[in-house]
Amino acid sequence: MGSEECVSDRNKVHNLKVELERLSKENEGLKRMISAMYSNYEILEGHLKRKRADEEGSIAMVLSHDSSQRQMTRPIAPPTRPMERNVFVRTDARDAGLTVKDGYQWRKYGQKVTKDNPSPRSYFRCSTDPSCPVKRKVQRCAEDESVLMVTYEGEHTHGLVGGMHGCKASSPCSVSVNPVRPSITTDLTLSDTNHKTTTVYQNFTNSNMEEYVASLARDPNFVSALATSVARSSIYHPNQA
DNA sequence: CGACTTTGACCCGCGC
DNA sequence: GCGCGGGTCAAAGTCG
Repeated sequence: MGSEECVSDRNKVHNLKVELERLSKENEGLKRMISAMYSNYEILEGHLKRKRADEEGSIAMVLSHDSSQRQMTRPIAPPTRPMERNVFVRTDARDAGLTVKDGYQWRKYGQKVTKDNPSPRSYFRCSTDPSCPVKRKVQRCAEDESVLMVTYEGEHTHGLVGGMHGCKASSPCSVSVNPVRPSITTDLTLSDTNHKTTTVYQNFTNSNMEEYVASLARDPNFVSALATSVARSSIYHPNQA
């Protein structure tokens, strides 16, 4: 019996070593991804600063040339086609509801089972302001039922009801990179004041990525949250890399 | 009682 | 023209 226990213990130790190695490798990968994200952010910020400086310079030139043509210097309006973007929200798979708290009030006006997904798709309109044209569709991912796919159409004509996702200076949003998703995806883990977290995956097409990053860089809340998150990150140690 | 959800019916665009 | 599928409407039900 004694020798059997010894063999069993050795197996346990071996398994733990294998697990430790696996986690170490995973941690290395995450370190590299955060490092890459941080440097990408700095590059994008540089691009943005240069672009802004260029734009301000050209507008100033036109204005000084002929003040009667000010209308012409306005940026060309984007296409009127309603903007559509996807957001992936991680929820508890046991939670059957399709409720996604994003700071706005939504009124459900329909539900439909679609061909490509057994989970029903719910249709919502913004009820914060009846004239607001924004709509959203919420459906569980066919591959992972713990993930809700939210499709937003249009833009709000009003502000938020509450704060931004409940994020406050005392509990900043943490930003991490999802190693699983193959496309251009950012994974934002947002903590509210009750220490509940919602993981939000933002999916981008190549065309709107730049625009979205620019809007994030303009948002001082996001910049400070990102800085705090990077500073807090226990796995990012540039000196050790 | 008002706001919201549920759900079946209806509408409309698209492919064949 | 027809059928299919996604999106919307609206009446009934539910909840606080």
